[in-house]
Amino acid sequence: MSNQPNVFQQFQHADIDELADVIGELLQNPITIEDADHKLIAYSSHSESTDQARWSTIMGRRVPEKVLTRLWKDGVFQELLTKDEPVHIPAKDEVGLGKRVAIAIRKGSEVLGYIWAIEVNRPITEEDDDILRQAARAAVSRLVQRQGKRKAEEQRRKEFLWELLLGNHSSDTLIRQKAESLQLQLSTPYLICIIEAAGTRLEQYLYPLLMRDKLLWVVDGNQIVLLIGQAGAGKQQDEALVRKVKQFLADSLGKLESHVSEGQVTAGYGRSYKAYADLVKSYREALHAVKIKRLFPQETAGIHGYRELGIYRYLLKLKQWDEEQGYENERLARLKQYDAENQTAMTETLETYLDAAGKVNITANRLHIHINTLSYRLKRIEEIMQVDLEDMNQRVALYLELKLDKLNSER
Amino acid sequence: MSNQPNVFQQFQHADIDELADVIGELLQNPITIEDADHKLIAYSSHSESTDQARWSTIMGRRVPEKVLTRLWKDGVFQELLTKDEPVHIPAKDEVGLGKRVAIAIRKGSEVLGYIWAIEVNRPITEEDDDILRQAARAAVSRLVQRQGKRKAEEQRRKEFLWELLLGNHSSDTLIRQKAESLQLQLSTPYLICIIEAAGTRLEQYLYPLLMRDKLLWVVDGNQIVLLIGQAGAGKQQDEALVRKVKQFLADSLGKLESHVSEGQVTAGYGRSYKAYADLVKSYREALHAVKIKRLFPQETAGIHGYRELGIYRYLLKLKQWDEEQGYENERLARLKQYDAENQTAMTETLETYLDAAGKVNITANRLHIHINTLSYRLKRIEEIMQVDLEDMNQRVALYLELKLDKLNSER
DNA sequence: CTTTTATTTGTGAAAATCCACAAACGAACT
DNA sequence: AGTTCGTTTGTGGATTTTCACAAATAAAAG
Repeated sequence: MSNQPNVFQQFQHADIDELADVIGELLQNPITIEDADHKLIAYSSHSESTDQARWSTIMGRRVPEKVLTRLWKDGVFQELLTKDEPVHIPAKDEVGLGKRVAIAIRKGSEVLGYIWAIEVNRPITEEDDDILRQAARAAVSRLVQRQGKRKAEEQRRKEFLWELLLGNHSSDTLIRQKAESLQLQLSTPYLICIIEAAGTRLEQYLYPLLMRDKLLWVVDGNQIVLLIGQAGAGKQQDEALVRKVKQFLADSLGKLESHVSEGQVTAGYGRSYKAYADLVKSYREALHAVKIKRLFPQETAGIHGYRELGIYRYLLKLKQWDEEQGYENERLARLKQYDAENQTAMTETLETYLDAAGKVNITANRLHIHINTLSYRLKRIEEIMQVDLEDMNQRVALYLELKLDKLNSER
Repeated sequence: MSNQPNVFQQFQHADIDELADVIGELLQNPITIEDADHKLIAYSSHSESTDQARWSTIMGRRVPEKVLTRLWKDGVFQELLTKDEPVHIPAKDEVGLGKRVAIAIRKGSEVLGYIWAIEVNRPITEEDDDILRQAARAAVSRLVQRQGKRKAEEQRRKEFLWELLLGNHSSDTLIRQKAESLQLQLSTPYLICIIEAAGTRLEQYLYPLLMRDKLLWVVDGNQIVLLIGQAGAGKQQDEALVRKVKQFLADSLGKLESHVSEGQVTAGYGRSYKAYADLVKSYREALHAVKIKRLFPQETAGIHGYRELGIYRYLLKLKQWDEEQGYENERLARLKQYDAENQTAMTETLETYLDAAGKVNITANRLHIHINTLSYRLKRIEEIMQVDLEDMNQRVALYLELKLDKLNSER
């Protein structure tokens, strides 16, 4: 990194537009400066030469959507957000993007915006990189103030999300108005997704993803709560939304994998809804899913959606109901007592058998026992518990009872 | 039946003891008169000749237990309770019972007591039968007054049972005292059993059985509610009790079968408890069992105990929980819609398959389809519903959902 | 009318299941 | 030590399941 006196020292009191011009002069190329949300802040006054992307950006006061998605897809932003260096980007003619160099403007670890230099008049060399580094540092102070406003707005958005999550709102139209005033365009249907990890500041790892999808999110303890929406037509909306969430989770968990020890991250999401007022439900469902996934990590591996929880959706309620009426299961107690008295593993055998949906060889393989041993044990289990494993009602009841028992004893 | 002037006309104002003596004189044999509960009311003063059973009855002021059970077992009481005729009973030496004749004393259809004539001095002929018939009629007025007292006591017992059922009581000791004051010997553990039949006065058919087992019972609408206890030692008590209840139900339902159209009778019983205060629970459980059995007659055929309900124990609660949080099952809805649109029977196929615990040939047989048709349908079902039938969690969830759906749609 | 599509049924072969019977093993008891 | 009992593993054969592929059928679509 360069230790030479900053070229921009003399322009200490120049405003951000002047800064853009100065950089432009130094690099002899057009410059654009954007904030973290890709809104245009300043641009150099090179009128002569530019490309389609820059032109659209200046006209729309914001980087066009398709350019952004392309850059996200190509990993440019990921690089910008993680590296402190200028990033050289080849031309992407399909989106009207000429060859250029970009650098993130950052204060500490936080990204405030970006400086873009289009290589149209002359190529940008390694010395120019150093100029860009200095320019990025020089731009910080100018962006901080603006950042203040952004922070406040961000804050208000997060407060709005909390309102939605907790259901402290009156009518759907009021919510819609407030969303508009915050310049939020929530697309139906939407749902709440929660990612949880103990002892990590999740948002720092997920930040690029959150920015990419422009999600509304809040942090609550060790959870990060996200609102995910999906615009679309017809009846495939829900499916599209679920696909989007699954994709997001795959990306997120993939990203977190390297940072957090495995099994420490839990994620779940609620059902999708079309009315704002129903986000409370989606939030509760997401919380439920996460809770269950914490209690049954193996059993619910690969499941994240509330809808897909299957019996686990009911389990806590069933436990509560059993406790309320003081129901104790003496069938299962008998089997466990038998295990304790004879150092056998009937309970484990039964659970494995049921988990394998009654397939004997799968069960035998999982338990590393001979198939006849399994058959013997199952016969014994039927005797001890006085049940008929061929009867689906009893089989299902046993399955539920075993999972309920896990809930009671292990945790 | 005899129309000749009643022999007992002249003894119209004689008391019941004198009546016994008069009958004894006429038949030249010892006579005992008992009430419906087999308590001794009067006996003729033939001191000379008698048998062991009569001697014990007079000494204990009640017919000995083992004699009663023997007579119940041999169907003597069943005959006495249903017929208006004298019943000739052969000697049963094992219980010290000599040959004798008995007749029920009845007012309308209600049995007030019995007259017993022991055949010890001379055999009892058909003319004697007529005397007994007249004697039974003559005894009615004497027993009516006593019957009034009995009724009142019965009433108080029934009130007591209602108290137990509804839980309007303070302490266990208070209940115990009250039970003793009512001369009830409730043996632990006990449970509540309910038999229900639409449009029938159940108690009239079950009366003999209720008397046999000396049960405490009340009628509530079209239900008869029974308290069944079982004295015994050690840990086999519960099992003995359950066996007793099952026996009782088998007898009862067998008896009712001929009178009530099949499927109209529903019976269920709660768990067994040791504390009086818990009878409330047992009652609620019995009610629950009956309710479920009414909703799922086929599925719960052969099940009567609350414990054995399996998943059906949870079903109403699950339905409630689903309704509370407005959960609708679109997986199942999709399948049902498919059936509606294509006139197929996927839902039925799925349910049969799950009921058969995943056995394909049982399923195919029940549905009268080729096994490959079944396999094809199952594959389609997996596609339509987007489920993996090999996954036990999903399988069980589907099973529950199907049963829940039955609850919602059919009833 | 032909063509397509969804569904049912048939055939055959490999794999899995079920069942009865027997041998081997270790722990507990006499 | 021998015996008993509960448990595990092995063998063999009848039955069931699974899967792929093909033919027949009927209804819907072109």
